[in-house]
Amino acid sequence: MGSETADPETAPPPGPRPRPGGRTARTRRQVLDAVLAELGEHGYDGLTVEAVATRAGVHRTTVYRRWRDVGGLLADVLDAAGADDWGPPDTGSLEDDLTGLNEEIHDALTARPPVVPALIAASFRSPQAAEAQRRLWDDRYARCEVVVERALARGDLPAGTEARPLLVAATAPLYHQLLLLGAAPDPQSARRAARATALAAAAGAFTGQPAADT
Amino acid sequence: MGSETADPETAPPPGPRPRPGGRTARTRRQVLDAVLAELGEHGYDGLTVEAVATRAGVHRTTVYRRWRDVGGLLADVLDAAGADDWGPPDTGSLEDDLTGLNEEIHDALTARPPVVPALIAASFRSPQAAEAQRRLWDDRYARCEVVVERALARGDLPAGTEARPLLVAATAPLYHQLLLLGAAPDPQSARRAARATALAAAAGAFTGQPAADT
Amino acid sequence: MGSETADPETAPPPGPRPRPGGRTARTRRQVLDAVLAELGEHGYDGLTVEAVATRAGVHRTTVYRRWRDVGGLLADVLDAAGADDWGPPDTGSLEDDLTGLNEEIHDALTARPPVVPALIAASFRSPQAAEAQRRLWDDRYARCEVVVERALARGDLPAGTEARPLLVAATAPLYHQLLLLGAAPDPQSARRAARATALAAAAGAFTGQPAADT
Amino acid sequence: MGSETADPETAPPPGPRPRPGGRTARTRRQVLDAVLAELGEHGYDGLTVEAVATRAGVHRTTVYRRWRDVGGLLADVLDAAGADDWGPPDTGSLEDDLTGLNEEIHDALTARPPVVPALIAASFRSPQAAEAQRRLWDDRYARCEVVVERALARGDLPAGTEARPLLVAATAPLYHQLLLLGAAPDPQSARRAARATALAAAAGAFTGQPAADT
DNA sequence: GTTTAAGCGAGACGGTACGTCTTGTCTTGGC
DNA sequence: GCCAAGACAAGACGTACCGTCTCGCTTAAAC
Repeated sequence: MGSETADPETAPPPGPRPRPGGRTARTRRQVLDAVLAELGEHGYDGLTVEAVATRAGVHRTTVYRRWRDVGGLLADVLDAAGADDWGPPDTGSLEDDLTGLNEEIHDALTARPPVVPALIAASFRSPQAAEAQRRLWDDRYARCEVVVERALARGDLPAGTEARPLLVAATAPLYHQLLLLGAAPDPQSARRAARATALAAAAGAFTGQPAADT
Repeated sequence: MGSETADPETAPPPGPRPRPGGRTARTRRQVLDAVLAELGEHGYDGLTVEAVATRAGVHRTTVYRRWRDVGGLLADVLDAAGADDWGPPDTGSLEDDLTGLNEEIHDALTARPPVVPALIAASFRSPQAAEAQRRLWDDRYARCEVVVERALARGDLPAGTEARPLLVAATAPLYHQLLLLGAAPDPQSARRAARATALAAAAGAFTGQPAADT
Repeated sequence: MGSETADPETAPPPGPRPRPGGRTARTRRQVLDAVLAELGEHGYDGLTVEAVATRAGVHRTTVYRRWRDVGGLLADVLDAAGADDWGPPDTGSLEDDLTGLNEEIHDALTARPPVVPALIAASFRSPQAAEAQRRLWDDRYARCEVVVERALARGDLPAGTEARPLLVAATAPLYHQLLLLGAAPDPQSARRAARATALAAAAGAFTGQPAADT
Repeated sequence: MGSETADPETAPPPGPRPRPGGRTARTRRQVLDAVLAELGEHGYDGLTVEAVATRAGVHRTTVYRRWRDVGGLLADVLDAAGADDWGPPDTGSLEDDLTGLNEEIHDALTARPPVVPALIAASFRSPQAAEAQRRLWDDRYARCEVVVERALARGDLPAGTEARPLLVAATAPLYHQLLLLGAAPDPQSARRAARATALAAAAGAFTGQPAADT
């Protein structure tokens, strides 16, 4: 869901005023790119500041000065990744929208090198990075709510259907399969999860009140 | 789903002939317990062999001798965790069975201290541990298939419904919410995911052939 | 022997044209004072340009611009310390003159905070500073030669007595005890070394020709 | 005065019982030798743990493990240097004994490479090393007191002559000239300081009671 | 009940990475 | 146009783990 590279200049990290143009910004981009490249090559556990700095053509201490530690580095990578103008597909059908969304997720999680899985795994290593990761997902899911709203507007879903649980139900199986269960990529899985969720939603599974146990 | 403590004697680790009774077995249990305790206290990244050994009242080299490295240690913990006689609930209703299952997952993922999440996260640190984790999940899902079979036998599901995708769809949202999205525990989420999946399954969402793209 | 603070304007450092009055001179004084204060507080090894600059209310780069490096800074401090009108006591007696001199040394080496010892130790850190330190001592000893000349004029010393070795013999024990041996301050040591040297000098120990090896 | 290399096995540093023979002892010797070699080549300020370890054929962390920091390393070097059976000359004459002593000092301070000056300078860098340096000097001066005792026994010195101030007075000029004043080596200086001190001592300069101001 | 060999305690070691601290240079923006 | 502010390169420091090795001691299994 969404890309991991984006316009980084829009989200200057900490500091008072980080010298908008010039070396500072260029260095940041180089380092963040190096993080992604290293993650892709060596995985979340082979990520060392030394290697990142070398690849970015920067000295190790520069990384520590700007990002304090690995967690800060990952957090900034994630923040930069979220700073784009991504939006969900708009096909006119809930199932197809969700399928398109799932296909993006599928592609991101199975792309070679596996940058996204490594990034997710790495985020467990620091509270700061985990926080950024959750911020990113929250933003992505928020942008996706329009998919449900459109379906509601079309009358394809019962009134009261809640977007967030629906979206989570639709996308969770992909993450679970590919990230945790280590299953082989399955092109059908994107549509299967989308259709199951669309069916359940049409049947009222995601309306706020469980209406008792019908 | 399932417990993380179990009868360890049933799965002697790699060694040639493990001296069934006595110090060896006792030491193993102490060390594995220490791993869980350390994971609970310090999280997946604060797991050090030194601390495990000290807590187990054993010398560091003993750990390395028996389990070779941290990955081996985690793998053995996971294998021991899977060596029990756990089985899914049997309530007579698919939705209720799935709800019960999800409640177990919910409890495991939100228990204090957070041993299970830490264990899952830690498993990313070594291929060997990741393999063991997947073995554990595969075993658990296999044991759960009976839930679907019973529903099929009762005629509650269309013929051709596949168990595995159904189970994954039912349980994935819990993992996704609690592990990846870091959402607050929500007692309703277990039933919501169960009902949505049951509804979708009843509508034929998990029959093998997608019946083309409608 | 001599003081460590003195009129600084008389010895413009390296710079091209030192702008006699105004900010330049004021800044120099602030920085040199800050060096002494830092030396007193943190000792010869805790002297950092950063701390000196901060204490002087000046930016770090200003220090580097004006003094190039720590060695230059120390050298300037020492040169400033030597730029005074100090002179040895004149009591009418060689032993008393030397005693007075030694008491000054004793006080300088045992004053709190220990600025002088720290300065001497710090001077080992750069050839430039070491050179300045030796320049300072050489100047001080040169000014002290008059003490010996007066004694010669009074006829208290044999003709041919050399001033420099006599002065070194008289003062060395103080430096040795307090700086190298770390002995506790001893008020008697000043006079003891002075008297021993005066006695030896009167006996002809510092005449140029050793009169062969008797 | 005395040598800086000595039998190191006689003074096992800290720890309970350092496995007397074998790798441990060999490693210690290699490292201490490397410290001296590095001091000789690069001076007190060019002494880095990395270089010492490399030269000793040992890993950097081993040095930190055993000696904690540079100060501990220097302290152990100094302790090892003091663990020999050195003794002062015995010529039958106070002046000649002191001259011989001073010649040893002169040689040590002017030897190439300048290991001893570097070691002394380096000792200023850590309280622990400074302490060891003073311990070493104290031991050396204690061993030298016999020189004065013999002169007293011969009747060459007035009763009540105190050994320590005499020895300090005799040796201090050498240290002062060569270490602090940076004077060029002067072969006569050893005898000059010795004779001056012997003359003063014979005249009663080092008897405890100053006998008022004669 | 004694061998006997595995398991274990103890700890030095090589090695990797971390994050910190200084030094001295270089760049940039503001006054 | 100077100069403050501060980013940067370079490199040493000391720490924390990891996993390997060697040495003896102890103890459980086998004879």
